[in-house]
Amino acid sequence: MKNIMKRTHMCGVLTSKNIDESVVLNGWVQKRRNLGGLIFCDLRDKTGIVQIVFNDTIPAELFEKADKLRSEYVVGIKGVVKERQSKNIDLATGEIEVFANELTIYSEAETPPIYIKDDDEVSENLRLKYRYLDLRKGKMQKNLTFRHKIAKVTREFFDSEGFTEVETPILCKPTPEGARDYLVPSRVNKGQFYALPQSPQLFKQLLMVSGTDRYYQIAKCFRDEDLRADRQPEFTQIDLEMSFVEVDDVIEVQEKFMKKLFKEIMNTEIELPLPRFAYKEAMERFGSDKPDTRFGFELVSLNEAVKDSEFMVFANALAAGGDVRGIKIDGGADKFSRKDIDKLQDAIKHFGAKGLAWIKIGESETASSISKFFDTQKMKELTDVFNGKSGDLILIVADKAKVVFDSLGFLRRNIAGKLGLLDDNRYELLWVVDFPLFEYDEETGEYSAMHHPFTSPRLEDIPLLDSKPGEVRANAYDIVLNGVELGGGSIRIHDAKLQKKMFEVLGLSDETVQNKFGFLLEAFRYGTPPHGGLAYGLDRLAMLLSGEHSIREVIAFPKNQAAVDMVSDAPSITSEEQLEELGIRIAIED
RNA sequence: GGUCCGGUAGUUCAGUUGGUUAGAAUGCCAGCCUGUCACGCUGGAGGUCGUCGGUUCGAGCCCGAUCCGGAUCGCCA
Repeated sequence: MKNIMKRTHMCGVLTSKNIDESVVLNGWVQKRRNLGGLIFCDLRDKTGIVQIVFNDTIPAELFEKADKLRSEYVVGIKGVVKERQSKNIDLATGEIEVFANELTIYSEAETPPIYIKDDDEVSENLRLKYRYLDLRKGKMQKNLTFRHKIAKVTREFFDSEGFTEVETPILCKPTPEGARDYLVPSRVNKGQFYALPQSPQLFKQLLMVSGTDRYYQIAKCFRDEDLRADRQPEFTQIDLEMSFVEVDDVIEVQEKFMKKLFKEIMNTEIELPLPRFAYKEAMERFGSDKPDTRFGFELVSLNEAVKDSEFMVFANALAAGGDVRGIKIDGGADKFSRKDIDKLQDAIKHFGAKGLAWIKIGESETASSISKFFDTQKMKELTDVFNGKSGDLILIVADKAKVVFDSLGFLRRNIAGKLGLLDDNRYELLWVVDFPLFEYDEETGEYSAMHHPFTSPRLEDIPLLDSKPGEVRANAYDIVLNGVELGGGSIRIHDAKLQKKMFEVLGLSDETVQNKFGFLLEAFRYGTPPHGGLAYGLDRLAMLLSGEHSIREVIAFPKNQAAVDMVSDAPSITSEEQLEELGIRIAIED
């Protein structure tokens, strides 16, 4: 153990203003370059890198010590800031360097398995296993700070709007619907389990009953589902709830929040109000309930244009109550070969599409996979629906509405990506409103809540609850940024009778309801304010605003695709003693 | 649970039809070098080709199984 040299500056902040000052720096050796009688050492901390010089003006002993430096050694250096003879324009501190006159090696380092360099393309596996090294990268430190700033602005904003941050329990009651719960065994009550919260939903509603009026929380949430680039089993929400509000009231506060956030974090002005799309419109124009409006390629219905077509694929789709829709890729005819289109067709088979019809509009003649079924005149009628011009590519899918929307929605975004139209520096924020209250499950023939069972239907649609539940619209809203769902919420049901009706339509027995939500319904009997709220995915927000493409980049210690923490190797088996104490016996076959 | 891609030196990768001792770059080690900043020059060490089995005179390469990683569909109220 060595005495710590008391730091006077961080590495990355030194500038020509510090010239001739004596400074003490602590940090990691990024790189040592020994030129013989002269040693350069790049010293790094979370603020950046500065060049240290050891030359023949220092004692030989110190010079020899400097020669022993290797990458990632942790050192303290005392020296004098001098103007550089040859400046380095790539380095923030490139105008100056520090001539060392004292060096303490706090700890040596083995050769690291990954390099500490922003542009180092190392496997995700190694990055996660050696996360503490990965996090030394300037970019990762920047991302952590960036996320911290978002949280800070969030707290400032909601505080200024009269919200109170309240912590809600992590050990909760398992939920009957929604994602799978992470279960936690109880030792005191053997054979019983807590669940980790998928969100603080029920507690924030109880807080409204409690008169908290406006609540928010930066809350950890847990869902035991498969992972994606934008999905982790534990993630963070900016969760909030307000009393005595309608949809517009919630939206108004959120737009103010977005404006402040973009101003303070991105130095960008956002135009308010944000555009709003009804769910139906979003689906019909963009094939998605989270449309990316940074580019065109909007969906066009061909139902009218092909209604008399003899082409069986189209005729059958329409006869079955489905849709024929297409998108036009301006100037896409040359950019997509037959092979490319085949690949696109394969890709949409995931969504249940059986085929992909295409039309390439040419100067004189138009090529198409369906030219056999459409003569020149009819083909012209088709392309006219799109306002197609020479050089355009049209892609058409005919199937059930869901398949058509999913396929074209995917193609839109996929092709925009291929054509480089997804500009990370543009921010298209919008609301999607008027979601259906229920989702119909074809397999079970049952309705389930699209959002959650406490979501209020729109008042004028309440009469449809019994007759046409599929047409009931919800007082629910999602906020979408560049095609990613940033957050979502709803006005809740505060009327016990209506809530009971909802559970009926959802096919939840009185027993289940009583067992799972009885406490909430009971609470509602003692005076419940009308209320509603919303929750943002903080990880996604940080990802999008920092220009990253995976939330792993803005989470300090994320899990890999198998939900394993590669650093600590959790989850793992546990001792017999521990299981015994919990009254648990493992019975896994195979 | 399904589909696709990948696993070769510390790292990123190449490796022909199956054929001698498995290569490159970078990193690492040693020597030389006073203005480098991807320092340079010279030399050196470094490999269970994910694992197991099969085919073959012979397997990094072919076949089967399996493990691991990533993308994606299902799933994510």
